[in-house]
Amino acid sequence: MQQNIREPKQKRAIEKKECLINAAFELFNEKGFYNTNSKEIAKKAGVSTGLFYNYFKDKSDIFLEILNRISHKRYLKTEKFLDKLSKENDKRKVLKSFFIENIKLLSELAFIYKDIETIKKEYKEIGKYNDKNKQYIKKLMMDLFNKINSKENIENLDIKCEIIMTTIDANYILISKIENQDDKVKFIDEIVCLIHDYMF
Amino acid sequence: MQQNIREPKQKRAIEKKECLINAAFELFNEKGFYNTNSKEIAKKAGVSTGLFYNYFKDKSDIFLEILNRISHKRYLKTEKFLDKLSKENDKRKVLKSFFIENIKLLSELAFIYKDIETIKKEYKEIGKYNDKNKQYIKKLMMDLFNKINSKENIENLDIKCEIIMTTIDANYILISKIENQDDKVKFIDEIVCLIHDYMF
Amino acid sequence: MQQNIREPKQKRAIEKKECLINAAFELFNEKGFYNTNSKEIAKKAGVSTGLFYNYFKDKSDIFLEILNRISHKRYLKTEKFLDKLSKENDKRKVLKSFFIENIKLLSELAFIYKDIETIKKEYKEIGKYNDKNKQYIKKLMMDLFNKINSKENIENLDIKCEIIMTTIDANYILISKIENQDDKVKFIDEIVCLIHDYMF
Amino acid sequence: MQQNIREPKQKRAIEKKECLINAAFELFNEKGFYNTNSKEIAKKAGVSTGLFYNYFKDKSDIFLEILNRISHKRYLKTEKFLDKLSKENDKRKVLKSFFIENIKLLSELAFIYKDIETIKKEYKEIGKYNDKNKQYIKKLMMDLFNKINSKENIENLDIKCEIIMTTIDANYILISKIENQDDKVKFIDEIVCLIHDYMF
DNA sequence: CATGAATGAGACTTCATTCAT
DNA sequence: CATGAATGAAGTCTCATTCAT
Repeated sequence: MQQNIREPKQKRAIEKKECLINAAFELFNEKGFYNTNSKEIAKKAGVSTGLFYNYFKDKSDIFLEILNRISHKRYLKTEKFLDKLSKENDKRKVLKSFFIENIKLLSELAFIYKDIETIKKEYKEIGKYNDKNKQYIKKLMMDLFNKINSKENIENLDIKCEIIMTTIDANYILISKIENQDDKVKFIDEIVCLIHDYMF
Repeated sequence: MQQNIREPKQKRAIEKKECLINAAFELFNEKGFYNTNSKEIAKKAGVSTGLFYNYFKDKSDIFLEILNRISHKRYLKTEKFLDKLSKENDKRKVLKSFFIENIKLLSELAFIYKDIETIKKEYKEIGKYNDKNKQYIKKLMMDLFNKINSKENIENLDIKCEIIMTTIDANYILISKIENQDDKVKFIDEIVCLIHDYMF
Repeated sequence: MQQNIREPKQKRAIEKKECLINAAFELFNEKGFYNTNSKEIAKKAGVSTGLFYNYFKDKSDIFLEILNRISHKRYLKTEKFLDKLSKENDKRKVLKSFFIENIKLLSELAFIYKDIETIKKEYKEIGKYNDKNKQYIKKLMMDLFNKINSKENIENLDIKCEIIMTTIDANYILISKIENQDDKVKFIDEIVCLIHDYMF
Repeated sequence: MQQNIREPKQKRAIEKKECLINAAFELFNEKGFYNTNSKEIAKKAGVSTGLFYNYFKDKSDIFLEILNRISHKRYLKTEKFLDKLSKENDKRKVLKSFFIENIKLLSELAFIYKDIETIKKEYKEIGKYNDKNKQYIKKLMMDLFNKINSKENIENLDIKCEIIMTTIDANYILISKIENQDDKVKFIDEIVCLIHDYMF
């Protein structure tokens, strides 16, 4: 029988699902998707292996759940920025803080960029979902740039946004590995500079 | 008993080792390190499973071998550029072609960037090796920039090079997925533009 | 602690037990004993999984309950026939309708014949119970034949009855799969004919 | 990767595949398909669990292999009878020995009739295969009857053959359980009698 | 009585690696 | 050198059953 994935109703149950998600998140981050197994996730979450499969179809399913949550956060943050932008005069300052925020946010996505290209090959669902997310964020980003440079049409804006996203994402992994706080700040400044120079 | 890894001496044997490396390369690229198994590699190479372990200690070992070869190519190419640079006046033109070449070369490294962050956690050897490579390439790149802007000292050159490398690497995966040839060219142009603007 | 199996006393509770039995019956019939799980039965019955174990010791226990009910029906039907037989002159006509009735009744037992041979190996209880049932029905059937052919002693009557029972049981599965109503009737006629010819 | 099921080439390997099939056959017969697991089969065959999956896709695959072999035997035997029939005058004697032979042969199929109805629901492949077999055997049987009663057209021959097959199959399980040899002979006689009377 | 979350043993399956030939 | 059959540990997943609420 195709076991239904239940949506926990009791409070304690919801907490356990959260524990599983948190445990999975940490382990994926630490050791990668392919070096983490469901038993391990359950153990770290303090629940039994079986419970894992009460809440998630398989390992890719909990991955998707995490991806989903982080993406949602990213949407919200990006939308908030767009709003702020329309009320603020110094567009570039806003843009800069937008980049900074994004880089920070991406710390939570680092592990995904370790494995997602491979996972996508195995689980088409995740590939589709991830692409959809990306398109949506890109759309928001394009709106942002259009608002700033409202009069002139930016050439290749689509490609530019794609590249910016890729570049931001990739560089986070770099930044996340830097221990020294001063170096971290320098890196972030440089990346903001890179993107800013590129766009204007 | 720890089976010794032999270095094939006969011509036919050397060819078989090559076949294994090529097969592994294609499969890693296509499906990722973790979704490729040794039996599959041997099959694609047209040899027996056992032979795989005559030439490689384990799966990470053939990965390392591939990494090694590609890195070596990258060294050579970078060194050749440095040489060309010292004989050419239009430094920026050279730089541009350097970027283009690099992006092309990275097509061969795409698969590595899919999995290496995770593999590094599992096989420390590979992590160290990869970091060493990266440092070496960065060193070459720094020399390059120093030659061009010989008079003025570029601030944060170390960080800049790190970021450029990361950015190039990340964007290749993007480019490698584009089917349409015109779009591909546009993307490459944009990335060269991004890096060029950033550096000068 | 061995949870005691309660006999439900309240009306609503009795209904729930009925729902479980009906659900189990349908699922066993549809997918077989080994491909049906207790959670599924509870879900189809519209009750919780836990309740299942309030009323039944384990999965074999609900199977036994179903077996019991159907067997009981079969007893009653057979006994009624014996009674009718003693008041009717055209014995063969009665016998024929007896066969027809039996074949119909067996529709409810089809699922049992799918799995019972295997279940018996695992749950000795059920094996014993089923054999006891069979003996009892056979006894009734033998009485029936003896009444009809009261004067002459039928040779191998025991074996004959055993074979008839087996044959009827097996052929029902066949009949139950036939969609076309006319074909169904033809099949039933043929089986009645087979058994009738055999006995007289 | 979809692991290819290899066809063993070395002699020793072929023997091991045979061992697995024999072990599976015995266990299925003894405890039924659903109470037998792959580890157990491997153990009884004296090989490792992994080897099971070198030769068979899953448990249903080895079941299919066994089904296939027995069906093949049945074809051969039935064809031989058809041949004998055309050269022999006392058709009924041949027919009788045909039934006897069939009943004997079916001893090897007993376990299949324990589980196949349920297995068919789970593995459509096996259902299709089994139905195809059945149709083929029925066809042979119909030819047989047509040869015997060449002049007159037997009414409902299709249905009759279906019923005979079902009846023979079902009764074997009965016969296979009888310990006493005399009783066994009596049972076989009775079943031959049942079928003979039915057909002529 | 009723719920459904939780358990964990055990089945299914894969695959890196070894080894007899 | 080369083969590919064989191994078995480890991962994936299911489900009968229990138990706190």
